Amino acid sequence: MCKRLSKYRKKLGTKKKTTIKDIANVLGITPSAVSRALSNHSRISDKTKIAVRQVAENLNYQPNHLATALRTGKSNLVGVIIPRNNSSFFSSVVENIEKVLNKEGYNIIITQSYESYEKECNNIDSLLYTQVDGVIASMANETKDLSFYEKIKSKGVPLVLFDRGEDDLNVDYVGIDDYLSSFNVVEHLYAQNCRRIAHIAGFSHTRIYENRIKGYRDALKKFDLPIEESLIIESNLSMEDGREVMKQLLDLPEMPDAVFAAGDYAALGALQVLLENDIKVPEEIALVGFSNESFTYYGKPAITSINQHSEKIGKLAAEAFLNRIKNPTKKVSLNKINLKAELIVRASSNKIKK
Amino acid sequence: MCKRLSKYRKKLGTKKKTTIKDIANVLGITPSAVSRALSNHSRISDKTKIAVRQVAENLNYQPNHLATALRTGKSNLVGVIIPRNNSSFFSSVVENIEKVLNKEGYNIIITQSYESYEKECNNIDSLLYTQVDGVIASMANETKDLSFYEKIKSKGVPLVLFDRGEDDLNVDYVGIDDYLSSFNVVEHLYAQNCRRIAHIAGFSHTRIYENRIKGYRDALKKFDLPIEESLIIESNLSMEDGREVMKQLLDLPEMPDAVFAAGDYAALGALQVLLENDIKVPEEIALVGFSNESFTYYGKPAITSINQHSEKIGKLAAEAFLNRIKNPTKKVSLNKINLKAELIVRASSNKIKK
DNA sequence: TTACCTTATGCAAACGTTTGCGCAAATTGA
DNA sequence: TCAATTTGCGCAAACGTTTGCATAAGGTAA
Repeated sequence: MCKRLSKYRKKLGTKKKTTIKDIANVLGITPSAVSRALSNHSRISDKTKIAVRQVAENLNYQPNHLATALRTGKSNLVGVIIPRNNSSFFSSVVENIEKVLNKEGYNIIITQSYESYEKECNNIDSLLYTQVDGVIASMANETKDLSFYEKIKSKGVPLVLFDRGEDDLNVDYVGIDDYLSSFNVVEHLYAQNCRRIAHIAGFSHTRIYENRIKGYRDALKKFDLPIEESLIIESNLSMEDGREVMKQLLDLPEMPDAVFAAGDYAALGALQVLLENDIKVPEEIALVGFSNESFTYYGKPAITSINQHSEKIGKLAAEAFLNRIKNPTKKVSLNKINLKAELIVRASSNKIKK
Repeated sequence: MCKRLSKYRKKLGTKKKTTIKDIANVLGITPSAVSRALSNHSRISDKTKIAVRQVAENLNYQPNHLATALRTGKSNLVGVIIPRNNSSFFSSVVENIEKVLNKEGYNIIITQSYESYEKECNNIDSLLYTQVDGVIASMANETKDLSFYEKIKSKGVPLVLFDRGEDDLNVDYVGIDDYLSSFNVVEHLYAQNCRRIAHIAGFSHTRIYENRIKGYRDALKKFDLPIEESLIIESNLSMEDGREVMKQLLDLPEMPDAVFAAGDYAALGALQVLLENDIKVPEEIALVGFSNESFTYYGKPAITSINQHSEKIGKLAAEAFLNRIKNPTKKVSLNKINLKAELIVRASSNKIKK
């Protein structure tokens, strides 16, 4: 046996990967025994198990995921699709998805759509190709056609959406109550004596942004404020968009006295333009963002925003996936979770100092 | 044939994935013919190719990566390890790695170490387990033991490091000239009449931070400025660290007149403390960061920083990997690339307005 | 007509695992 | 002591591809 080991030791030099067969050869047993020994099967003697583990260690054995997954039909991989990993919101969601899934033996594959529909489709294809056991996704702004998401479902791969989802897909969803959050923002601004509130909106074909617009409109109605279409401008919500839209708003015959942006980056862009024009925030124009990105509390003034509880969203999305996996047959009813978000008032909208 | 197709059509309902065998059965040919048809083999008739493609489409066929990769020994996956995906630097590097590799038919698997050595080791293990064709990595702050990286090399998997690398590993590397960049920062501050320059440093066991410290020291020497150890404080460079270190610096008997942080987040934390203490930036204390994070040009004052050319780093790192793959036998000499970074002067250090 | 070449496809092994079944040997029970 | 059970392992098939070799049909040249 020792001779055989030393023969295989040489292999280490050649950079060929060690397989279960190599271990079997060294010990003079079969690959099946080795496989069972490694997975701690009860019908393998302790003696053999110890020997196998030792040789495995010696030969620097690493199981081959491809073979295992192919044989068992389970890859233990979960695909995660996000628009872009440069916001603390998505970063934190992903971190928490990972935390929950790692515990259950899953690894995640993060892909980014960069808000592009085409890239998103490619991502879905490569995830399916990689044989992931599930997909957790937040849709790109561009995405309207849902056929690629249907494809995931049709393959029998569990799909969970978070933040940016679509009711039409009829899958598990985790997000916040966008309507209510938006409504609350307007309530808050009203309480600060703002009466002409503009909304830098996301594209209304995406449900969350549609809900934010609705919440905004309904709150205005509640306070009998007129709804002016020129004060509602849809965009991609990037910083650049925020700048552009803010300039547009300043060019109106009558300026707004508050701006509510459906995204923090847009709010930031707006803030820059306001400061550049020496407009006092919040005195002349109050400003509110959405997402509680870290920069909202760095700057001067700090920006009022909505905390979306990213940790919880990540955790719940991962758990939704796990539930699907654990009850593959049982027809679990759809899980639609809308967390209550939290308005965090900061200097940018705090006119009435307490 | 049409009957057979319709029989298989039913399969679509059952959510079982279509295989190459199914296509073969429908057409009454063998799997090998189908395989060749799909890969456009020259010895398959056009008639068959067209038929195969059509049936594949009909049955919603998707190749199984696991089987292909197992058979061919190539997974077409490249693992990317980064500390954390919440900085625009890493985000941009990854984006560019992806762009280059996608063109060559590779997909990437992004993993984050969250600056933890343990997590990083786990990531390496799962990447190797997944049988990636290569690894492109930037090391966690915590990492000192390189044995897990040695493991990658010992498996014959190409390894490329960027930004945070280690000479000891003897692998391809792409980064900037940290020494020179740091030197330039001090030169700039000296030109702004700063004579007591503090350095919020990264941990010196990481080469890039060591080089930044060296650059700082050597520049001080050049200008005959005294090197005061109490002005050099190592940390993790988080925003919190920046705050803490800045407080420490303000508590010194004699305050510095400039602070050079080896990371933008630390610079931001420092800036907050300075503003909270009503210290004028840059008049009383000038401030410089490192990495050119997006928030450096948002705030008031905007923070002077170093642009590390993340796009170029990503692109070059990916290309370094591709070179290794393309010349597996030929002993390519090591590629150590140190780009020249760019100092971007903003308000936080611009005392002498031009 | 014969020998040879091309074209289009089939056959079977292989990649590295896992796993149901089978079968000795060892152990247990009465 | 003998049957019954348990223990420890081997055999072989399977997962879905790819690929070297074989082969059969048709075409070409002399």
